[in-house]
Amino acid sequence: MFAACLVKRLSLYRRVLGALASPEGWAGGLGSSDGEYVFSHDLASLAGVSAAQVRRDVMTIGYTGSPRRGYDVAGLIGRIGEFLDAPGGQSAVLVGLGHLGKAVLAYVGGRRTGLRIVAGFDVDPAKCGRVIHGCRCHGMEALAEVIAEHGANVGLVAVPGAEAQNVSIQLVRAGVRGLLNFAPVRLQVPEYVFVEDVDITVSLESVAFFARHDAVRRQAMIKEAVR
Amino acid sequence: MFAACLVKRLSLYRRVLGALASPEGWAGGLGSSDGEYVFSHDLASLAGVSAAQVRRDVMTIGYTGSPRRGYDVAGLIGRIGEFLDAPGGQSAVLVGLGHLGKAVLAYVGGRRTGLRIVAGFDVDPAKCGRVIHGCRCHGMEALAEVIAEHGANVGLVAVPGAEAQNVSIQLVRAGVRGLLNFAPVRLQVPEYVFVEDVDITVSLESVAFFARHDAVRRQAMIKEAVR
DNA sequence: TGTTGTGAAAACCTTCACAGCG
DNA sequence: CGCTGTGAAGGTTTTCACAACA
Repeated sequence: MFAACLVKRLSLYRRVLGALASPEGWAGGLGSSDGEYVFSHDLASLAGVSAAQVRRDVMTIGYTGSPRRGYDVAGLIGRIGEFLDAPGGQSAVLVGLGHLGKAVLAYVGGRRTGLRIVAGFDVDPAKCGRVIHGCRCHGMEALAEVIAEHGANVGLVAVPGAEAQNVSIQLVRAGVRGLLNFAPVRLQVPEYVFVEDVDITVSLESVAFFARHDAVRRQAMIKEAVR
Repeated sequence: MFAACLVKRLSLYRRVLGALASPEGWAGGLGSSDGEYVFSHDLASLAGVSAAQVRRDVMTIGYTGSPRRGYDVAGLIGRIGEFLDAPGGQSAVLVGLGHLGKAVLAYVGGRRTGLRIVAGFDVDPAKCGRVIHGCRCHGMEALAEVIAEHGANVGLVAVPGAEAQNVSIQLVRAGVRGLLNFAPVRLQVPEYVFVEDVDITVSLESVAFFARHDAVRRQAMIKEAVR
């Protein structure tokens, strides 16, 4: 089994490499990359990991660079795509078109990675029939039909916590096998369904903790330097 | 140093325990908890981790249960609070009041954990002076002043990727020591600043990958069962 | 009996360090 | 020379398994 964090790093590498490759996104600020080739330590610093980690990850997906020039940017993007993406593309649906749902559509809408959000759903009839950020919106009653029609196997849950469990059951019943859950609840689903939680409250409390903790560590370091 | 994932699990445990303790949030569905006491395996299943993990975490923060009854819910909530929360409370500010920013305010607004989002900021003058979800909104020019006034040391970055780096520098300069970053960019900040990335694109691609991958694994398991 | 608390083991992930190469 | 590829080492996190206990 491939670890979840490897997959996430690869996804991140690809985005960073894409910015390197496209001229407009890249003002030539960092390291020795010219947009054609990149060294492990440059990619590492852009992705916020160590160079050894990058080399190990590249090795894991079976790509090879050259000691002289580093990695071929386009080639590595391609290899990551082969590893990450479904050969024939993949479809996702989004349930919940509140602020969060719209924000997600705006984020993901512009991307080109073989993964598309093909439909949105909401209990609010006022949102049905509209097209938001290029995504057609339906009432909840159309869920199973639309999912089957598109063969979507990924679902994004952006509804209030009280409804999340119920929504996730409907999604799984309709054929979804991966859930990205924004609700502050752990979903109880069959073990063949993969769930990733984006838990803002938890993340925020964690940041708050380490904002203080790192301050403590800084003072400890200062003390140690004085001694 | 305490690991980031321990902190996140504790934050999650606290939320789950809070739901257990409050009668309205708890219909008595799971396990043997009566709302007063909880066993490690019940808490584990609600939090989606193993019972051994729960016991280890509880041990790490120096709390003790009883073999007969399990953990005292209120007591454990209290102990987690001592561990996670700043003694005098902690203040955070949010930059970027688009859909995502508003969604975050709605999520976090209702919570009571010694951590408050005390102010919001946006470049759009139309949003200045308003109060959204109980949070006063200002123009970017007031950033340093408002942060100093509240002694905020946590910042949430919910602006487009192109502005995130610039915003994070302003926040750090104003005294922020922890950043929760929603922009699809790795922030370059001094090492005494803690950064947590909530990277929706990366999370989504990861879910898509494992939605397929688990399907493969399921078939492999079926094959093995047949053999 | 069924639970907690915990040393020990296992599993996992990251880094080190250096051979090999252009 | 400085880079990649990688075996080996190191570190961290999770689980096992069982003593102690009510």
